[in-house]
Amino acid sequence: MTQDEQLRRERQAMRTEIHQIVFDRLTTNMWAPGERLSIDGLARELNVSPTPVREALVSLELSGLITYRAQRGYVVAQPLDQVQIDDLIDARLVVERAALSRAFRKNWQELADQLASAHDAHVQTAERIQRSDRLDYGLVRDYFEADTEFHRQFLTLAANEFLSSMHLSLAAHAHRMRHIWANGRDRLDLEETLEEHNQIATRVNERNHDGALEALQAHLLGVRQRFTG
Amino acid sequence: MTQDEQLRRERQAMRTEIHQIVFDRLTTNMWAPGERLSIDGLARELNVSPTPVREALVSLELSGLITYRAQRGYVVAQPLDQVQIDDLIDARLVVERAALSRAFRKNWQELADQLASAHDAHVQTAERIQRSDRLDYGLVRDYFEADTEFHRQFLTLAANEFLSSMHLSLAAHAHRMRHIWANGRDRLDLEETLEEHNQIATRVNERNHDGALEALQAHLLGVRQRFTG
DNA sequence: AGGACCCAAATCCAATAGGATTCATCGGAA
DNA sequence: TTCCGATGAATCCTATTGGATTTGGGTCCT
Repeated sequence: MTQDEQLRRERQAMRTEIHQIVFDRLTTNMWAPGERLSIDGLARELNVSPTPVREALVSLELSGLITYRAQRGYVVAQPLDQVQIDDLIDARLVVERAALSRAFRKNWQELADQLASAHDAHVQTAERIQRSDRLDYGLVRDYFEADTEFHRQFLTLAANEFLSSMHLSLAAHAHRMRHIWANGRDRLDLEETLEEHNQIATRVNERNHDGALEALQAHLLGVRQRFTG
Repeated sequence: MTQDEQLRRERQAMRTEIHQIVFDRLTTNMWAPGERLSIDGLARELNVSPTPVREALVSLELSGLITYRAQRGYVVAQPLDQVQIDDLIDARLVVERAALSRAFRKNWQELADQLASAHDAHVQTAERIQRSDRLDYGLVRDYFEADTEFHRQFLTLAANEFLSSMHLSLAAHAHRMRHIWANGRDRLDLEETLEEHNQIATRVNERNHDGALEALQAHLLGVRQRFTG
């Protein structure tokens, strides 16, 4: 039954779909920090009942993107302060270094291929931005997603579900951080990021394990440097 | 107003309290893997409405202790298989080594004190078990909690909220793993665990950074060894 | 003018009702 | 005996309701 399948898929997607919508708005900085997220308001806007909205917001609260106070509802979390940015980069270093090393040892060839492919896609989004006359929102969004996807390759190929799920939470914060940062600028750090990614991919392709780890560390420290000045 | 505070605390605790109750039942293996968790049933049993129960179950699903299928509700997750146990230990190695190292460098003195204190508490729970004639449920529970608390010291003193929250999820699985394992035995690995913890605390107390990390690694590998035979 | 108080609108929160789906049991037919 | 379909109970899921709380604005008093 087509209708049945559609119904089931829609039901299944209900909570997940709402989560995705709110997640996108949060990571793209559509809402200001401290802004209230009304459960009933979101339900009305999305034409659903408050119940699935509540469920979606619970999972977003656990990821740290929104905060909750009893009887006061949810508000958009404050952007990360200096200490939190350092901690986030530090945590990413821990997890991503471990993941890269494990992916390298488990399946070097596929890692090299996937990184090259993800890097190509990333470069193409950057070129689209450079060809456009101004910073288009959708293009920036695609660029950041390609960036995230590059890093996710480590986790996917490390094939450790616990490391991978831990990294998802970090990636959400990193993603939001990028967008907040980009909003206050008229220029992105395209060249630096792509070159650092290229270094990582190249070292992996050379089958240089330690060199790849060092390139990854240099990249994340570079990110921190560019963010914190 | 005492009544107001009580009310507010109770409201605040509602979702959290339910989460805690179900979490305890899951980690202590009170329910068999695959058993269904009825939302309405839990609500009736706990004398609350289904709404806060749903919220609590969402967060438990994210931690991986229960699984969810649309239109079919929640079931207790299957115990970790061999590969997952290896991955869990591996992930704990990554996170706990990093945390121990950071705690060591940031505040060695307090780390040494806290580890000694946590270890003492752990030893006392073990002694209570050894003095009792049989494996009492509450004693075993206290023992495992003291074990977990010892490891949590690394994370607390590493003072990185991201690493700490990542470890919480791992600790939940580890906790459940311990209980499942203990149920199939008449004897715990008290001596080995305490000795390995003692090694870690001693190395830290000697201000031996690398030695402490090696002791931690040896401990986690020992855990895996004892679990997987 | 500035601050405190009060009232109303909006919101959160839990509870309840009703439609839809799933699961298990039972009865009948091959 | 075994397999299949139907029926009923239990459950999930969404929508709605009502009480409690917070918030914002206006007014009054100092």
